[in-house]
Amino acid sequence: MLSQSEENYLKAIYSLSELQGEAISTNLLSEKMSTKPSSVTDMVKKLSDKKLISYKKYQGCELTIVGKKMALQIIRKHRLWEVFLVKKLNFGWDEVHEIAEQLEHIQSTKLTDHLEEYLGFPRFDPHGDPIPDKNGVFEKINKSKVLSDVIINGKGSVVGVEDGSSGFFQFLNRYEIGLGTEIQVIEKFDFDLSILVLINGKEISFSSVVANKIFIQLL
Amino acid sequence: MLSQSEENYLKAIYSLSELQGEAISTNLLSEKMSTKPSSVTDMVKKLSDKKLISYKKYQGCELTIVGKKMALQIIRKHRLWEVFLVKKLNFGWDEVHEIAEQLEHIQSTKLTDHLEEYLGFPRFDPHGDPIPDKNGVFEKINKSKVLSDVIINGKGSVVGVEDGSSGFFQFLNRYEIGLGTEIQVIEKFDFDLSILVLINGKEISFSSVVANKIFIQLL
DNA sequence: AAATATTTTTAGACAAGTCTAAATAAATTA
DNA sequence: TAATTTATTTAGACTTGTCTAAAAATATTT
Ligand SMILES: [Mn+2]
Ligand SMILES: [Mn+2]
Ligand SMILES: [Mn+2]
Ligand SMILES: [Mn+2]
Repeated sequence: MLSQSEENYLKAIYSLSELQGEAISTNLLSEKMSTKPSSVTDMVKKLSDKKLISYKKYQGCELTIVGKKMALQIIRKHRLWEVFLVKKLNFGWDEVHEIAEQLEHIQSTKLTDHLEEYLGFPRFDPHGDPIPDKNGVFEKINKSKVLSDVIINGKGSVVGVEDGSSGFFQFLNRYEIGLGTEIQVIEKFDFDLSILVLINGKEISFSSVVANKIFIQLL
Repeated sequence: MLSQSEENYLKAIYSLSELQGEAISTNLLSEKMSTKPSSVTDMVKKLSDKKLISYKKYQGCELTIVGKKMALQIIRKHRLWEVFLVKKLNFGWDEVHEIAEQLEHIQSTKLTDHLEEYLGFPRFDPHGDPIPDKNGVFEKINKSKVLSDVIINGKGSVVGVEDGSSGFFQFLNRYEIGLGTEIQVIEKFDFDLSILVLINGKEISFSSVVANKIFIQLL
């Protein structure tokens, strides 16, 4: 059985691998985990001993098949709990991540499976991220197109957001933006990369920071 | 914020105090926690530094007002989660204790309160134990009378069971005994303290071990 | 009350997970 | 290529929670 810390490292390596493809460097992982590189080296040795990652000194690390499976099970739990909190306990989508960080470490396959059934086998979490099934299989959704990429007069709906700070979620709530919200691009400004959009009949201007964190599926 | 270990000690001290009244001895606590007495001494010093228990060398320990409040909040979470698992996720009452041991350490008052509301403010857990409210207030139920205490021809219903091993729960399930089950005492045997009872029209003989773990409210 | 037995504490150790400071390897720049 | 910078690892330390073995305090028995 893995410790919470080991599980968190696996999750971090997984999510960095999704972005960065290749082997994950010690420094990158240390930044993600908010620990010092020396701590990462220690942990990476341990996970390597357990055959959950492959690791050669100075060459970074990569999940093994087994390690990736474990990472996906933790992510599965995280996202199922997020759905539970939003759908059943009436939490806002901006409030659930921290609590799910704790709940994801509860050890009981039966609990996870019962929870999934109770929730009606949801395929996405409240932020639009896909939920792996008990075998680790999940739908890859289109997180390729971001609001900034939509051309002028283009129209789409929100299919996800970058899993980010609570400040960002509060921002989204303020403008009543959630999964499924329809957005039309009115104008784009090159000088600061800001963007003018139409949401629920209202014109709103977004900074490029925001426009890069909202994933869009064209209509 | 307390560690899981600190929380478990507080809970153990609380439950021993309920039985034993006075100050809890190091050895008793070590047995309850399945640790060595020397480990208890260390922990007890730490909890004392945090003003959660009062402790004088060689004199045992006792919860302070604050410590008792914390213990009750952990117990509250434990029992609410047990209700959730049985009522919402269709677990058997014999399967939930171990999982609740993990869930009781999730830190979020809002989560606990939302869960309580979602469950309809239950007053008892699946084993008949009362659930403290957010202020730590709960109904003291009648766990004084045990099946062994019922006189011949006396009739009562099960209001609780000693929170025990999974083997005991399987035993209860086998005989279809749960909260509310009606039991009539037919005969008692002094030589081995066993007891013959009538449950759902069937005569069953129980050992004294069992008869001492089933709490009865007379009808 | 003295001797003995039991309980409790202390001393020193270990594993997990982290840190700082120093050493070493790799990458970049000149 | 040599010098310099950056990334990574090693060495040694600290905290938490546990352990064993030994010492000290308390309780029980003769
Ligand atoms: Mn999340
Ligand atoms: Mn986590
Ligand atoms: Mn329980
Ligand atoms: Mn616990």
